[in-house]
Amino acid sequence: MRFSVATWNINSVRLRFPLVKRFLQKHEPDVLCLQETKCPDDKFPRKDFEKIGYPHIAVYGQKGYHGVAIVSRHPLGGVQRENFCKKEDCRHLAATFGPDAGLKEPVTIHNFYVPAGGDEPDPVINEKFAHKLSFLEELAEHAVSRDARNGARSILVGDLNVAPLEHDVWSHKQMIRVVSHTPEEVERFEKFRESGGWIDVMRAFVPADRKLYTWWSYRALDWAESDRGRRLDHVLVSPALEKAAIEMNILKKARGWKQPSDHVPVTVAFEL
DNA sequence: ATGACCGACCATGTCGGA
Repeated sequence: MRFSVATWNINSVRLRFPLVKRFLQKHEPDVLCLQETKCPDDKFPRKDFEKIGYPHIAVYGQKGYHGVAIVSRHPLGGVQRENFCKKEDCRHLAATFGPDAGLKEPVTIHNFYVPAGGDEPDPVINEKFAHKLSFLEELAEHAVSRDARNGARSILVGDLNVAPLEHDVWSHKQMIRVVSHTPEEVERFEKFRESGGWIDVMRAFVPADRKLYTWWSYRALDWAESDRGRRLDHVLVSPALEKAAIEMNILKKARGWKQPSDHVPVTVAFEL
């Protein structure tokens, strides 16, 4: 069946529920993975999602910062919340979709929010950057990647906070020492990707020599005019799902909605 | 100067985002 998965760093799910509703009602993905929900689990707006046809929900949130959630039209099971770098800071959530979701073979969706890494790209003086590098290193060694390499049917999405390719940023030259595009991060991102055999689905639809962004800074006077974006949000699949993706969409215009997130939704449709 | 910002919180500044 056709099964679509969207990912969106929403930067407060409570504040921006109206935008999420607008997106879900128009595009109707089967599953939406959210990051930066900034919402404790008991405050997650479950009823609002139920009302618009997304009653199957898994959350891993906390007060104020970070937080991830998976909302679905179909039943989900096998919910996992992995912690990295010995922190319980709500950066991973997984769920498995099987026969009761209409899938013959089960698929596990992993939703990640990788640390941003602060300003200074030096792990010695900036512990946030050190945390980010450690997180990516741990991800490469983690069962999530090992299982993918060993034949699991896995989809990994989220705000990975790394723009790995030259044309994932508006200027490779001007971004080379800016956190999100430094060689240190890109190298660890690549090691992680290779460790799981993860396939970059977005780039299977848009060649690497074309600019591709999912995030535009709030600070720009006119985000669309300057168009200085980065591709921080990703959809990766394990080798078992290499040929499953049939369509990909980046909803750039969501950046122009009223009181927007600085990230836009990315949706991939699969034949599963 | 890419950037004149944005959200949560026991708020009226501070932290985190990227």
